[in-house]
Amino acid sequence: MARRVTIKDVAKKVGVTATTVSMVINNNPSISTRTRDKVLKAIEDLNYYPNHAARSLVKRKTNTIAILAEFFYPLFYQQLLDGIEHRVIGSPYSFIHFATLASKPIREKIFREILYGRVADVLISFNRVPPQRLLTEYIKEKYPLVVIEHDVPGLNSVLCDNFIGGYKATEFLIKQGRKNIYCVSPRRIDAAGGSDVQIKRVEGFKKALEDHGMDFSEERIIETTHFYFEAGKECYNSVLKDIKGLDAVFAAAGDPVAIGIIHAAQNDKVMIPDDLAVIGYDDLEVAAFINPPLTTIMQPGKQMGIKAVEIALSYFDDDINSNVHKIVFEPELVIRESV
Amino acid sequence: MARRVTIKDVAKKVGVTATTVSMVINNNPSISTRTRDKVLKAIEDLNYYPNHAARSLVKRKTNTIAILAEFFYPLFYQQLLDGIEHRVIGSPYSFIHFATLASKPIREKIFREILYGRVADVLISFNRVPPQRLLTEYIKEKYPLVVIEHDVPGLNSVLCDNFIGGYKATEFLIKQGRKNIYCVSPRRIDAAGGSDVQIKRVEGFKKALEDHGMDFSEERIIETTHFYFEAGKECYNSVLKDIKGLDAVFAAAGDPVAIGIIHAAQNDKVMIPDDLAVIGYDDLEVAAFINPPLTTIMQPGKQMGIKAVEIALSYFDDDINSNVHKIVFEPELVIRESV
DNA sequence: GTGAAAGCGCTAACAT
DNA sequence: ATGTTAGCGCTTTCAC
Repeated sequence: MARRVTIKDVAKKVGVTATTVSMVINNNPSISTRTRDKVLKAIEDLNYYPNHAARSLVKRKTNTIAILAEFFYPLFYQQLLDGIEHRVIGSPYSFIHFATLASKPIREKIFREILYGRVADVLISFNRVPPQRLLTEYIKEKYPLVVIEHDVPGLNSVLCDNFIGGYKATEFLIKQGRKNIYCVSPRRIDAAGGSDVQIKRVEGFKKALEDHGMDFSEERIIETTHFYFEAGKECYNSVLKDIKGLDAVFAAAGDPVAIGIIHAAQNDKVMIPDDLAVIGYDDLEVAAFINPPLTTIMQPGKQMGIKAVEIALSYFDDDINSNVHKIVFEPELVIRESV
Repeated sequence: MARRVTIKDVAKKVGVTATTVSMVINNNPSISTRTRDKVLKAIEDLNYYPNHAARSLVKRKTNTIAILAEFFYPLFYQQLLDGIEHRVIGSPYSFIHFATLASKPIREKIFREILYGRVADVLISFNRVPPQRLLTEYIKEKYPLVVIEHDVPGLNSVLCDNFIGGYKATEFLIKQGRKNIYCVSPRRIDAAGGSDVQIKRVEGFKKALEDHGMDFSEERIIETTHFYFEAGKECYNSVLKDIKGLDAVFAAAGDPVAIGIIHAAQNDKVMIPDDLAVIGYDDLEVAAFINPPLTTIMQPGKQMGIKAVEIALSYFDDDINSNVHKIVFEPELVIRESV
């Protein structure tokens, strides 16, 4: 990296000292207007920009927000990211992404690096928390951590109630007269990372069934290995298609899986929703554009992202921010034509 | 931020000097195995992690890659990001995202910040280049810049030939016997940012028409304002539906727009592909799962992301990397059932 | 209102 | 094989 213009260059050009320039940059009021103007002009002329590392070093503050996720391409995460981006712009913060790629060692390494390496001032994590020992350290060090989609006592979290979502989806199916309802969901997510999202949705499913006097058994939960379109297709072809009397599916795994199921069912000459009702989860943009349009449970992803940033930023506004924030959004049923 | 354990703490604990610890961290071979082991153990015990800012400051290297895009949620960008993430993991680099939110001043500010503020060692930009004056500075300063999806002489770029893509799409439509083909594309992207992606695709469209002796006129290009599903729907409802004799559409604007068009057309009792053939662009994951499955032009997004990172990293392997890299992938026709 | 001096945590010569 | 010294670019007392 070539040498760049530093604060000293600016100082020399104006005929003041680095301190003065620094004060101007930091809006210190005890600088005369005359000097301030000259300094500002020199900064402009020389294309001076403060060195981020040097600043972080002395201020012990990086002005960056870390975002951690296993992967960033799940479509629901786009909505989260969208909210985050919009909220961060205009503030002096930028953000740095860490994809842990579903690897436990990588995840642990990243959680350590963030905590101890001072890469960022605060961490927003998508559905993942540090392993227990590290988590204790986070708490002990009072490192600002906000977790989206995962509820851990003592941690800031931004949630959308998955139990209610599962309940609403199932109840709607029941009220539409469906009698033989199955739920598609990953059964057990990577225990180490710990996700209770799916579990809660399934609990809502179960409760709704019971509340309406309908039979529930574990077999009603069909397992998928992942969350993408392909999983829905595989799921239909390998198990759903052979269930006799099946008339409804709640894709707790999300809209892409629901869409995959619909796709496979239609290929199988099954009419949606007449023969089979399908309800998704998330209300992704695409949900409204398939045929038939997908009935689903909406989570306010963008709002959730915004809220996460706001909690994060609140740590810098007042230093004495010690309360734990827990924001819970309510999922909404979006009725279209697949049920 | 609380004080953390520093290199000195480690040194003191072991009874050596900071230099020694530093050498261990940096794998300097001239350290005795005995000392190395003791230092490593102390690092472990104390949970020491090098301060990123301090390191960047002295090494003049941040070990971070900046990624810039207007927004990160276009679905094709997910594929790019996926490739980037996978390629970066395992290297000592992390990456920082800058969303410019379609704002010219924000974009310029970010381009300046990256160049002068030393936030990152290299910039991978999605389809955007700095304004002319700044671009000159980038080149003058030899700041490593790789641009995806935008071909600018003298800059590293990773491309997928949009002219060929447009040509292939159109030619396929023609060979399937379509006679009255329209192209849907944003006509003029933000001139300041400068995107020629769409323009090239449209040129391919035009050339294919001409090569096959078919009439081309500007009216055959239908303008959209954005790239999402909704745009396709609007486009169909406001103009496509009234075009008499229309039998094919090339959605140069991308798969989501194609899907939006199909959705709206189906609502209008138009049969796809019998009455209307629709071909998309990108081959997003969802393309295979709509009904009918979408015929489209595939761009190897993940590969493109990987390649971009590799070019970026090459700047660190050899310092004397002065040649400009220009990688051009070839788009492929993916035949499904919408044509 | 501005400057001098010290130091943030680390690394890179240069010694020894 | 390890320690001494200086310095990366900036901010922050504390003087004046």
